[in-house]
Amino acid sequence: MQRTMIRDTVAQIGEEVLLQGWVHVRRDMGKLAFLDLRDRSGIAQVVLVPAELSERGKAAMKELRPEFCVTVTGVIQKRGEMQVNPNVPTGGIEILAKDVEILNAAKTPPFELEDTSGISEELRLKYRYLDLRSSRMLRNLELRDKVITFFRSYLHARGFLEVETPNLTKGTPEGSREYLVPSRLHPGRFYVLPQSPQQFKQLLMVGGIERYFQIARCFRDEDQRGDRQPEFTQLDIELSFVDREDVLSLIEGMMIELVKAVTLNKRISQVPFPRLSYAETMEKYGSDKPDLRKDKNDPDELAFAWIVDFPMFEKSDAGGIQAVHHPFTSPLPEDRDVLDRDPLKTRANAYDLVLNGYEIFGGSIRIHQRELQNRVFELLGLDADTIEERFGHMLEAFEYGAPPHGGIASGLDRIVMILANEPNIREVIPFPKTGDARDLLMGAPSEIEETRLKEAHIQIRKPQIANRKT
RNA sequence: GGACGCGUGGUGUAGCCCGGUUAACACGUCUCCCUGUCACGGAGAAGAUCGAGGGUUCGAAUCCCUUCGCGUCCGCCA
Repeated sequence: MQRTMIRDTVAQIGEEVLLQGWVHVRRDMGKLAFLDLRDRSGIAQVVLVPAELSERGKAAMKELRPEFCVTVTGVIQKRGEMQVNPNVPTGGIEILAKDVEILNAAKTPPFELEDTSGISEELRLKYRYLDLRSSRMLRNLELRDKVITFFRSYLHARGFLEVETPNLTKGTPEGSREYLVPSRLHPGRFYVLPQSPQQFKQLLMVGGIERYFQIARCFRDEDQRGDRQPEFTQLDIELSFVDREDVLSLIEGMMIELVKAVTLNKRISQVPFPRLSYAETMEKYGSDKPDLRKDKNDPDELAFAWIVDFPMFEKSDAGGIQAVHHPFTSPLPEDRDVLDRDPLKTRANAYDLVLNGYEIFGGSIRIHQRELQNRVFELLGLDADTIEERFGHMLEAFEYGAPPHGGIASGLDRIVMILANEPNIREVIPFPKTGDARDLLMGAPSEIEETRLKEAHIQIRKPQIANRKT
């Protein structure tokens, strides 16, 4: 017999069905017992009466405990009027079981799965596979799937090509700290994991792709926050032959449609999205990601705002200047002259989309000419050799008819977090890492056998043992 | 790297400020009873050296010090 999903049981009254899933709750009345059977599609009540049950079913009736994995066969019947439960979608029916097969018993879970809101996150992460059975995690993963599906179809409908870029790539010391990957074939050399596909997507523009997007995993070896993980997902977008307005209107339209497509109760507080210059928002709100909700406690209010005209550079700790966004960002066309006169006063053609106090998109119109790109590298204090070694490939690419281009990238996890009303992005990531970047389920990072280290040409400097106090 | 907060049966908490006999409550677990429950109900039981180490004290979950673990924020995140 083919398996019926629990969601579909309401449409099959009177039919004999085979259901598979987990015991959600067991209510034992003695000679009669009820089972709430759960699968990914929902929960339905199974009635166990010895007179109706096979010998195997009778035995199972005694043994069943929460989270046992079972197959139930039985007949779907309409409940009597007094027995209807209006609080559940399947509350009008129940399955009178003929047979129950225990596919796998379950130990008592280390925490109750019904409501995990009060359970320590450490425990939930260690047993993430159980945590994922909770309605909260299922709901969040379903929302995440909807958001990704929406972005894909929205962009495909507008001529974008989804392209994958490498995860083993070349490091640049500017910007965030990168994860290193040793090379077995090239002793002493390393790949790094990308902190963003930035250079590749620009090279795709040089390559004539014109409209690119990617659901891209990015890696940053920095300290964690509630809205930051060592690996996270970006919706990464780049377009050729565009100016700032083109990018902003694309994203604004997409986000408005996203909210309509995947949420029920959310309202956008202002359309078109308000725009603030960096100078304005810093003066008014003291932040470049202000929470513009009228009521900061209203989870259903979505206050989008564009922040534009970021400064191009800022002073670095070392005394020089560094890029606020990244070194491929172009200056505002009207500030092109300022770049040479007073770099720190130059405004970048960069933009962020903020939502309820979180930066959810950040992007810019890029430099596409060798001369200007080289000038920016010089301003950042790089000498000719360093520029050539680190970015020669970009400069050379720009010499082959690189089109004007620009783009944007989102923190996809943050968007899902906000739409799911979750307090941090770990709740919308199936297997997140802890604040100190560990995976409690798998036990990463872990030590590596000597033979494998040798193969990777790695020698460990033994961590110094802390001096004992005498 | 820094600041702050939290560690009490399997889970979540109370007790700590103001030290005092068997550390309390809820959920879960186990046994028994129950044919209409749906967070089923009823009766009973087991389960905690109060994160760890040290100190003060006649006496420490409670006060002090150290340490470990976890979280939030700052730094950091081109």
